[in-house]
Amino acid sequence: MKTKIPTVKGARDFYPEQMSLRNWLYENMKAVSQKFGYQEYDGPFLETLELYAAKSGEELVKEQAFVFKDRGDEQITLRPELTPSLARMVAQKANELPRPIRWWSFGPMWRYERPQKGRSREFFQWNIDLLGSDSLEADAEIAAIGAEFFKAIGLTSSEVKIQINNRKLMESQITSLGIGDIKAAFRLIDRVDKLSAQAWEEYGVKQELTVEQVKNLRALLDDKELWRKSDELIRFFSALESLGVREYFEYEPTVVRGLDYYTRIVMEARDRDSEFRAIFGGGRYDNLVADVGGDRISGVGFAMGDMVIALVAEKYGKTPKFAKSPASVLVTLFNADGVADSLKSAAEIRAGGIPVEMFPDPIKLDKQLKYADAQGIKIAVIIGPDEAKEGKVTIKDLGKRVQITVNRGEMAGKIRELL
RNA sequence: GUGCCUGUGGCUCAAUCGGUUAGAGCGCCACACUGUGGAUGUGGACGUUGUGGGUUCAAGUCCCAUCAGGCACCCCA
Repeated sequence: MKTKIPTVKGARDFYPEQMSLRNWLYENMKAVSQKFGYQEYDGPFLETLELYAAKSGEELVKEQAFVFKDRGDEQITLRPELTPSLARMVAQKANELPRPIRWWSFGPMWRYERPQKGRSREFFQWNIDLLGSDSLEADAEIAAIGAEFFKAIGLTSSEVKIQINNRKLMESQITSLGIGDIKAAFRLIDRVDKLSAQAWEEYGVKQELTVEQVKNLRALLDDKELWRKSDELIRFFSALESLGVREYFEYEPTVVRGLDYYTRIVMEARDRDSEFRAIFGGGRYDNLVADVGGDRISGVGFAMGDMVIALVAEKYGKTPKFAKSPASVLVTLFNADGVADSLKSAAEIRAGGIPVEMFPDPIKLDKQLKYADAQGIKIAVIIGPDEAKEGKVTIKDLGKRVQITVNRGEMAGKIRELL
């Protein structure tokens, strides 16, 4: 009983129960995406290293991507994120795609990291992007889709929140503090919740900021009204108001996001208790398409991994009960002589559009009924010698624990009534 | 890639300062129930204690290595 071949570190098996959870997420992502008019697409799982080299952020590519050489000595990467592929695909057909481009995708990504809760090396990710519009209402639409997804799976604004900031605003504020190295300042901002006040200050000094600048930066991050200085954010929040999802959002000056290509609005969703890591992250990227060789086409989007959202949905009891068998009827097999009758009955019920399992072995009836219970099947059909003699079948409602015996001809109709 | 913690039947856990045949609950299987199910009862199967070394008269327990996942860092979905 020992399976001695282990799974690859950070890879997951999807047994039917996990698969149904993944599909539940997928179906909701699809429904919400389509509700806003987005088309499904996908990119290749394998990409060249160059695609990511300039833009995704040093760390993500150099240390966290699966990279290997193919037989022709090319550096091949298992995609760690989808946005660069999207940018390339859009750049390649920039002249023929009607804009705005509204696309979404759900597929596997790989990152070579230490697995932890909510983080594995192989994970699935929902990406949704709107390209070809610089409008703030486009940013708001993407953000609203995130909120609508939460609504769709039953997560309320008291359970999850989406935090918003604007990198352009932060950049101008940082610059006005006399800080030259914006990236260093962002790194510092990113750590404000993780370090003690003193450690944070020391880290700031290490990033070559003066103590004065660190103090001013700190004050900046405490200013929850900072967004009022940004026309973009004012318009953005106003659009969310109109879209009816404002309650999910809050301004958060400490959110800057890690990926280098974000230029303006950035967003990050979390559970209100902040028990888990970010549910999704995204923002506007003005230059990405141009950076992979296309025209300047601005885009905005977010990516949501399958693991954290599953943990959050689980915590708040939003995940659906797992229906073990897709069948709602089990046709039992009484004895070897009844094979033909059972097969025919099963086929007749299926012909009526009802999914049916047939028990393949003539074992004791109680075991067959137990199996039906274990599989969550609602109705059992029994055709023993008594029924067979008279051309009848017994239909048993396992939930109500009652049964009726009817003519074969009425079987499918009667079952439909019970379901 | 760094540090720390954990690893016992399918699952959740137990086993006093290292000490005799490693226990329990749940689950699973069989029977009670020779044409009827989630209950109950009885019985049963399943462990070379993640793996490999070492120390010791004796290791689930101590040491080393390794693998896995958990926490923090890093980074991020």
